[in-house]
Amino acid sequence: MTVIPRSFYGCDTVDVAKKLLGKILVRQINGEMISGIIVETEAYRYKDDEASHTYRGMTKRNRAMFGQVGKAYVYFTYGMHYCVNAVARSPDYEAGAVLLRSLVPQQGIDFMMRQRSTSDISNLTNGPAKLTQALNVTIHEYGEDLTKQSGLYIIEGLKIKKSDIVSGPRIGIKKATDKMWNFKLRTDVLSKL
DNA sequence: AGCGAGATGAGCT
DNA sequence: GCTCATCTCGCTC
Repeated sequence: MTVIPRSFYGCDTVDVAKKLLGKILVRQINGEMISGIIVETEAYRYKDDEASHTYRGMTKRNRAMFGQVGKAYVYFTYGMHYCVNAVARSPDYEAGAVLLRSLVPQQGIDFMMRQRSTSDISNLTNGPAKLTQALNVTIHEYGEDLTKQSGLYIIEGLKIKKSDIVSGPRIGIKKATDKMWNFKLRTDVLSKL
């Protein structure tokens, strides 16, 4: 089990979004491990990306996206949901992050079921706000270092071929829909997990 | 299985 | 005030 190093997050946000597919998000709570394979991501960049939280510059909320790469950017939305991003950008950009949209549960499935109040495994972590609820990730995890084995981190997982990745427009946004910055594993690859 | 609405609050104009 | 990187439930087909 190898934790992904910080250098991994220092490349272009869009590339990191693709490369995060197949990696494993790990949550450690009171010694218990809860984890899942990352199977869907989205890239959000800077002033060239109208849909990004950083499009209009730095605020108290989005400051993590300008900070050190490899850390968590967590935000609260729709009055009740949290979403997690991994801060990632090339040195050419001042801000950027990758939204984690979907996981395939690995460890701690009973914990996830309790968090989500359902025993339906396919409905545990198949959405950005579902996975944070399942892993109990909230604003407390804002700025967590994903490159250190702490409460929330990302480790090596599956080897993914480029041909196994499908890209499309990002979900749930009305701006910059021409950018094909949503990435997920092909469904036939998914079904073998 | 697909659609519409409601939940519910922070951030921005 | 209105928008929002969402989810769930209930109603209809």
